[in-house]
Amino acid sequence: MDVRFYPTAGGNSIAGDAPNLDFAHCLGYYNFNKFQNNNNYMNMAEANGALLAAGDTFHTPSLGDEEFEIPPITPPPETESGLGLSEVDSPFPAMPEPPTPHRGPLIPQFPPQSLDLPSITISRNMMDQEGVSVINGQAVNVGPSHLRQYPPNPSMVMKSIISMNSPNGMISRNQLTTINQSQLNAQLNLNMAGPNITHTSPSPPASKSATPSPSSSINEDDQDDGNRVIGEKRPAPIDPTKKPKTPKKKKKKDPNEPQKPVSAYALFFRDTQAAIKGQNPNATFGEVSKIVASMWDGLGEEQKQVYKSKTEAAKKEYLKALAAYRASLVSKAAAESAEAQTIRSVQQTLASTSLSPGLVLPSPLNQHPSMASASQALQQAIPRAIAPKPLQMRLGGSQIVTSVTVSHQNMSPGMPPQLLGQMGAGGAMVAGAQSTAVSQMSPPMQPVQQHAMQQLQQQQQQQQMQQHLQHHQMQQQQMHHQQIQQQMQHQHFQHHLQQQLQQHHMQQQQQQQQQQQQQQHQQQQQMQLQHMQLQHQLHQQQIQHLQQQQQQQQQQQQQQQQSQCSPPQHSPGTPHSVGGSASLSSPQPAPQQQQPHPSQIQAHAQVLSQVSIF
DNA sequence: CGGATGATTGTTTTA
DNA sequence: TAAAACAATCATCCG
Repeated sequence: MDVRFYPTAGGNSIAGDAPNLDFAHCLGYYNFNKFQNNNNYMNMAEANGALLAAGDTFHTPSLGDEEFEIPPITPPPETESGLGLSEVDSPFPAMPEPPTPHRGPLIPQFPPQSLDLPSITISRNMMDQEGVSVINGQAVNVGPSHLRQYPPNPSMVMKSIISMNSPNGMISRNQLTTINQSQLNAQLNLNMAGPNITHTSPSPPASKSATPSPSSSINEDDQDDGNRVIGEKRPAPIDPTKKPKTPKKKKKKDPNEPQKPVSAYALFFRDTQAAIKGQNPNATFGEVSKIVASMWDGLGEEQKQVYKSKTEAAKKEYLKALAAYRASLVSKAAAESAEAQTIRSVQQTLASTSLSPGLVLPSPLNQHPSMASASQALQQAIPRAIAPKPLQMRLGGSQIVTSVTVSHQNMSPGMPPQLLGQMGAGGAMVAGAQSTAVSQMSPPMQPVQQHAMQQLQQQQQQQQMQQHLQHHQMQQQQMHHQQIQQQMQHQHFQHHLQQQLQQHHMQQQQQQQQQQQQQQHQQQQQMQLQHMQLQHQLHQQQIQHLQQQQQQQQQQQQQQQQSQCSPPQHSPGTPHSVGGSASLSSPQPAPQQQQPHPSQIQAHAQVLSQVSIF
């Protein structure tokens, strides 16, 4: 069961994170700190601007309420006018003004003005600046024979990889780590297949191949590389500029051995990486490492001191635990060896007295067949347990006392109490010499007495073992208690961090809602404008229509006048005018034209009603 | 002072 | 399936 004090980045992932990772900017930031002489990507002003604009803050469990700011991986988007995140939202008190170190004054200067995570995009311009975006591999400025022959600046390789495999510069992290490297390998392999193979057997690390064949030829290595191209992600770490990595010799550790205290930087890394991964879920370990390193560089001495003091405290605890552990180891080994030698001496004594060992040694330890070898192994382990020098010097006191006590206790079984009392405090004898002393000092005893002595010895040994066991258990309990305390501290921090993230989420949601509201408002305004325009058009149409009607009316009036001027064909007063009224209906359309047609009126009314709706 | 080692986490490979 | 390797970086230790 893997119980982690520090959750993985998945638990801290932020929904609003940009899926892309601006590796170029990330490295640009890093290079600004690390490769100032070799920085082609970001000048000082850009770096400062980027860093000043998009800082972020988080807390660390190790520092309690200490506040740090995550350097941005990307500069803020240029058009972020609408996202007016207020610095009011930062729930944390202002960081104590950190002393700005000469090397990294950037990070502490970040105003915690925004928790908004910068969107991450790959700037193609920055990649093109490298001049390595040639795809066909010929001009690629990567090691010609092996993937791991990186140029001194690793970012160049990554950028070249990005450029080679992504013409538009937008590529996902997964592609970067799998497909593109495969393609790169393939391309490099193609190059290697050429006539000028300068590849000279990069001798894979010994740890890789359990049976390194010295006769392995270049072809085999090439085949090996060819096989790697297919699926293996991890090529052999060969870098011509560096020494080949010495094969790591993993030494088996005793699980009971106290763990070394982590360094201040490791603590900082542990605290920081989660936040960085939260901001950039796709960031690789290398990228995170670079960011953490740059942040560590920019960390104020006071905050570093906090970590260092923590490390110091952990170191003290470690030294204590280690002292106890070694003491227990030494006492255990001494007890075992003393027991074995006592048994041997007793056997010798028995042999001298011609007695059967089985008669006088009913000890189960003695009956165990592996007793002799175990004791030998323990004897061999003693120097190792005592060996380490500086630590031994520091904790010498307690350890010596312990071993002396053990020797004293081991000495007691072989001799009567009065004899033991005569020895007194001068009994700082090594256990090896003790048994001989026992055999020499002990007078020939009767078998019954010897049996009683053996039983006494066993009882004392058992007591001793129980004491050691209790001591060990107490140590473990103490360590467990400390672990629980640390766990609680970290849980507190995690809770704090989660709250922070939730606040961040809420802020983002509020921003989105505000944006939506703004958009809706704008849409409404636009629609109102359109409707006003429509109304205007309708008015104009109505005016035009009325004008036309007036014109027609005028024309009709003119026609009527003309017709009145002409001799009347019918007398208007004739009673037949009723029948003639039908024929005289010509003026009748005029009043109809003076007023709009009912259908037209209805259409206008509909349009106006629609307009009024808005 | 410089090299070796170990620590950090997550993914991949190997036994 | 567990363990090891690996990535970049720094601190620590030791010769």
